[in-house]
Amino acid sequence: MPLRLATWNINSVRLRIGLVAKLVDEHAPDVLCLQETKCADDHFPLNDIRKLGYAHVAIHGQKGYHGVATFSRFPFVTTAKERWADKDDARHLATTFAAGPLEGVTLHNFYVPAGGDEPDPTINPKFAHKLQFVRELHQWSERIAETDARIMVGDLNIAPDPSDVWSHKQLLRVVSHTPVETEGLDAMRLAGRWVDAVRAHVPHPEKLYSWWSYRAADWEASDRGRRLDHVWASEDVAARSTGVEILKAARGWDRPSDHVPVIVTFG
DNA sequence: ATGGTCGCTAAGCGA
Repeated sequence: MPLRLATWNINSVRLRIGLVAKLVDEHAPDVLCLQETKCADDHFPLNDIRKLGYAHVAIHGQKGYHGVATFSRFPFVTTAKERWADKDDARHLATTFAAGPLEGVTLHNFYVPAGGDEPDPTINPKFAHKLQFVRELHQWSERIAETDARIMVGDLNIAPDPSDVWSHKQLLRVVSHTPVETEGLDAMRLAGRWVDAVRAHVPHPEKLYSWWSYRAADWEASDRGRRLDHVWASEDVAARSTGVEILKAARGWDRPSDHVPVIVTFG
């Protein structure tokens, strides 16, 4: 029985709980990771989540900003809510499956800082913070490089390759696709022996996006997207991934998130 | 050309 794992930057879980239900109704993920829930833990709509069939939940939120949540039809234990880049932001949640097809696998759910607009860490503290976060992800990846049975998903806020953006040239100085970010993410992936489970099924140079700006007059016509949302795995787990879907249609749902769900199936 | 739109929480910030 395969397992379907979805990751989605929902941009407010309370505003879009109906879209979460729509995703579950139409695509039936067994495991669902959300980012940017923007909701303190005591206000999280957990009853709705349980009604959707997720008996196992882990939430790590804060009021108004950031926030990550992991739901599963299979049992897990929460193993970490780490502190990153010298801030108490709710940007990481680790869970380890106790049963089911991914028993023993640790799932890391991340929301990497966006980094502001100015791609210069000396004048933009938000960009400096993002780069520090990526450096810490690199160091963490090095520490766990020899371990198996791991997945990391989430909004990494970096589109690493030219085929992950609508225009490589026009985005080279735009935060999310600057060389210091894309090289930093590549170095982290190599240091951790991570496999990009999405690109394993849709190789470069096919264009692939998971985010389209709210500011476009017509997001679909202009199609100026970026692939900011990722599913990576250690080699043993990646070898079990059998397919991927990026739900572009979700960008056209009523009052959508600017990100769409990414679903990877594991056999 | 240097915007444009969202969501939070109540004018401005973060994305």
